[in-house]
Amino acid sequence: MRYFVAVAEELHFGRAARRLGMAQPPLSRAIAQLERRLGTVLLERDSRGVALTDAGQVLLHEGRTALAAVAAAEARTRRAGRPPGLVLASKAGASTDLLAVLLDAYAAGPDPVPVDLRLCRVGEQERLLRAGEVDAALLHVPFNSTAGLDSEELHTEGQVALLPAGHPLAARSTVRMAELAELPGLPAPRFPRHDGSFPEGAGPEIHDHSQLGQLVALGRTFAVLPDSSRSQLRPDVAVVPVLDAPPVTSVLAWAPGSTSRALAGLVRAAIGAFGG
Amino acid sequence: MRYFVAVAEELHFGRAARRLGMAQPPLSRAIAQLERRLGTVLLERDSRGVALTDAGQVLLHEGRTALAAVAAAEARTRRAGRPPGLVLASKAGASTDLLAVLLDAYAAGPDPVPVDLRLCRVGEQERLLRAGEVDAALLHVPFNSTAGLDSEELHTEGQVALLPAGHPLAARSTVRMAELAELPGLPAPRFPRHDGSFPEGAGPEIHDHSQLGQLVALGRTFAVLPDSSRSQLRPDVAVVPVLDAPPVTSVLAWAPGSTSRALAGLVRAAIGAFGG
DNA sequence: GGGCGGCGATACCGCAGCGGTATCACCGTA
DNA sequence: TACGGTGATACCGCTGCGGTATCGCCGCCC
Repeated sequence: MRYFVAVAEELHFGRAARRLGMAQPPLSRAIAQLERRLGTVLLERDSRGVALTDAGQVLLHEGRTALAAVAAAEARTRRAGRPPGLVLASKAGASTDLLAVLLDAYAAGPDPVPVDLRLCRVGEQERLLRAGEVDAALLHVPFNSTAGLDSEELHTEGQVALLPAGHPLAARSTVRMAELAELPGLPAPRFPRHDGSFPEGAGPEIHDHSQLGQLVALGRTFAVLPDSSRSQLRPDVAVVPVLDAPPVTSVLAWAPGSTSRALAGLVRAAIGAFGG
Repeated sequence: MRYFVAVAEELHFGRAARRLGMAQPPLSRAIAQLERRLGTVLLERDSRGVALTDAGQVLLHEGRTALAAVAAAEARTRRAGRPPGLVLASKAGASTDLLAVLLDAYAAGPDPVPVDLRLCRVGEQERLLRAGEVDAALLHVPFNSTAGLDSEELHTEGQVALLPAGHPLAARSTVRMAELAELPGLPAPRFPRHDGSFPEGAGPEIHDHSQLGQLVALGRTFAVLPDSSRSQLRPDVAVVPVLDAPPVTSVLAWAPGSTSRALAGLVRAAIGAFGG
């Protein structure tokens, strides 16, 4: 299964084998065996590389999910072994107020356990949660997806544009997405995809919040962020509400079906504090 | 992993080994090896059997999830290989009208594919969906859980009590749950749990809807069911609204993160038909 | 109290199956 | 036509899994 995902990602037996630390022939055999077992052709072998069939597409997706589930099972079990305590992931430099309210509400509840806070780079919280490295995470829909997770909505807000102080649009009282789309000399920032890679484009690659603020201040890019991010803004960045940006919902998310008493307490605190 | 789940369920190495079709010693070794790999004790071995540690509890749950994910990956891939078409699971004898509306809406949409209907015994739809045997299922919250699934709410309704025609409560205009709780000589029916087993109790084990109706008519049990089930009632069964029963929501559920175009069409049809 | 039965752990063995090297068959290109 | 690069095949060696036999431990019951 790991083998198939590697081949499907590389679309090349040789490279996939190298990535897996093995030789190419046993990999070919393993894939052929998998295809026999499933009774389906997964890969179209052209003499110049490999392409995925429809069934291969499905197995790539489902296989990633399954591998993640196995890895998560191991990680969660390891953590269940050692000292009690919750690990909560949150994006560094965002939702600070929200987090404070949540943690206070939990600490005030019945028998709280220590909460270890894990501040993440952009988009990393979701990965950590799905990998079972943390018990819960603060996610931001629609930037993150809650598909396959349990979640509780905490707060919804509009978005604002962050612009360099001297920019022509910076003096406006509101802007629209279309006006921001193709600003001359001010390319849109590029955020990491779920797999950690970045889309192609002219703008800078963004890893965390403070870096983004700095790049805006330097006139290298702009940003569209939730309203609450204005609370920790540098003075040399202008803020303009964006009328037609999709609203952003902050949610507390956790692995579905958890039986942890401590996690249940955190969720209850969240529901209580944000009037679920 | 399969090994551990078997042992954790049986709480007995010998029985677990028999269930797995292998001998006991290699099973013991495999579990010990798993514990070494995870660096955690999973089982307390008493000389008279086995008990789960906290970490073992977690791994039992997570392991089931992971095994289900692997099995689902295989099943979905197998189905992706062969002829296009959706498989939709629904509880036999329930939500007939809902189903008709949904299927009509889908068939009227853009490029529909054939929909294969799989009518299930009580509680089986959820299992089939999670196992990847079907593309989507009609579930009934709170009887089913949508944890770890994507879903779209279709319809919410109250519940009614089904009582034998001559029963003292049958003439009432409404009843309350507490009044139904301990009726002398009329035990509550027992529905299967997620794993297919039944709770202990005096009432009959229920496998499907028509069986339940028959048992009520015969004065052997009563039932609390969604309002819509009155549409296919036998005349010898009395219906009384239950004031404080939790409302039941019918939802269309599917595996999260699916990329199937056909499934997306079905979901869109559902949203359109039920004003999502 | 001693023998017995049932539990999981350990010792040892045999072989299936996985991964390695060498090589082939195919195809596009120079 | 020769060459480089692809995945498939042939064959081999060894690791590791599962099997049988046995042990050590504990509770039970005559």
